[in-house]
Amino acid sequence: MELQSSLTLLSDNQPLLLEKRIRLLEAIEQHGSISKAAKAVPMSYKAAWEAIDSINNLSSKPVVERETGGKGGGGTVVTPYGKKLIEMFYLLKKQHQLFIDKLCENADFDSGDLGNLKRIAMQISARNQLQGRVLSLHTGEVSGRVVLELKSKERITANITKDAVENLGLREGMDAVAIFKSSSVLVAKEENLRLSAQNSLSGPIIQITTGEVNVEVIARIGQDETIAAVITKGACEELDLQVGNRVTMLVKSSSVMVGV
Amino acid sequence: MELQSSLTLLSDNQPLLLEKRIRLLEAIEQHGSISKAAKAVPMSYKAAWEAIDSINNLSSKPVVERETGGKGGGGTVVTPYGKKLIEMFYLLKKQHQLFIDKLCENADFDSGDLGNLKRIAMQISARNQLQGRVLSLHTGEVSGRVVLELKSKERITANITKDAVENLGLREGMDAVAIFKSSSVLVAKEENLRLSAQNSLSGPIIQITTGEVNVEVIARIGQDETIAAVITKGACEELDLQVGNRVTMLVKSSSVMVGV
DNA sequence: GATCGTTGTTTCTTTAAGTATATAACGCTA
DNA sequence: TAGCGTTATATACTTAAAGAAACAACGATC
Repeated sequence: MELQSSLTLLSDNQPLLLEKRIRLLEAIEQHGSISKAAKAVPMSYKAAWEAIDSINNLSSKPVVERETGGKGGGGTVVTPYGKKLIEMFYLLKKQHQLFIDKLCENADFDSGDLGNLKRIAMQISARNQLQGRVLSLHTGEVSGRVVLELKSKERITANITKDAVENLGLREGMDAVAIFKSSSVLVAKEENLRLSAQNSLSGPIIQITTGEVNVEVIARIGQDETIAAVITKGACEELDLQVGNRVTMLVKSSSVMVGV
Repeated sequence: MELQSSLTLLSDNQPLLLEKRIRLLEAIEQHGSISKAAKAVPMSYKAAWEAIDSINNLSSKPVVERETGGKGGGGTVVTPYGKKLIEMFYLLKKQHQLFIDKLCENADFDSGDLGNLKRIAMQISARNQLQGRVLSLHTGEVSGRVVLELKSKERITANITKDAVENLGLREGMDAVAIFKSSSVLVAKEENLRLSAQNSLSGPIIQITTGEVNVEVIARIGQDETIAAVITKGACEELDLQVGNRVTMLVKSSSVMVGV
């Protein structure tokens, strides 16, 4: 039993973009004309022309520019907006497929329920969501310990319950996300301090936002990952934190959740 | 700009269940025969019969039972398995629609990126995910305070960053989920103790799982909601917790995340 | 045994969608 | 001005799917 689902982008309740049209647009991008693209896909010129016409009519901004006559008889090119749209569609499609896979995993068609599935389609408030790979996995009777390796090779340990490990279907080597609230992050200026069983990630401060009582400090870890911490104004002043300072972000492993 | 997506359940790479077939099955459930159902949907008898035949052939267990001849000329009934399948499909469809809505909300087609969307299709390890409604909402320069009212009328306060409030698009009255780790829940036996700014939820213990060092305590809050707490074995013994005991679960509002 | 309303099957018709083809218009090039 | 390859448009053809209608088989019921 599997689930299948196609994604269609509508404008004005009319289909604007779908799998086949994306392929056509890409062929146009590649060949520079509708007629050649139609042969490449393959589809009839009429179908291709109608698709393109429909796309351009429905879209607020032109997706392709068509020229009749001229050098080489004319031609058709995809506008920058069109290229963006194609890219966008792929992103959406990827997210969608991810969701469908998850949905299918969780659905047990024989028993007839969605099992442990609570909600898949949910965004959570936690600022810190770091993508990684499960490096090691230990479970006791109640607790479990998961170590993730981030793209930046940094490691993050999460203490979660054994039930959670099972529900998420965690396995060594699989992709997962480390999640924790910015309020459970401590900021230290000493780089080489070591505390028991804590996750410590170092990097330069790239932004400081000051509020009435709290201050949000954002530091870059590795290439393009950031960690946000919310600390009290007093603590921030005491440490004399400035943008550019190198700091260490500390997170208790019991504050870290895991997402898949 | 909107997104549209249909959901199809496949078996053996053949379409087994889709929107139209579900409607047909429901009409059969209601009218007791293929011919009447076909009229009700509406579709031709042939199409209806072929759909039903295909469904029954593809499914491992029979979805409908057909009888030719007999009282009233025969008839067709949906099996209990078939009914389960229909129910299942609705659940999947609901989750799917929820996802599509979220995807659409986050996609900005003019700017051409997925904005703040990190990952929508994610399950998280947190055991405690309580559905509620946003009762009140206050944001400062950095921090924000969200009060959720659960179905059981209990209230849960979450301290999250202002950015998170904005990213999630939180508004008073909208549905949201309070999320917190079971390890950030404290268990108390006194019902009427009051601690500063803490969330306290009371109910009877329905399950205790003992491990090497930790104990998982699950209490029922309201009708069908539960809260899981992981505490040390020592603490559990000291409180002499037993299944059936009425306890209060305490959660710091800074440990609570919000999901939408 | 006749009746009834259904399932199961066949055949023909209709319809929609796509394909193929032909051709005008176009604007640069030589 | 003729040639080129394209867009743009119309027309005819092909094919696949859906629908309509007709009818045999069936088995309880009267």
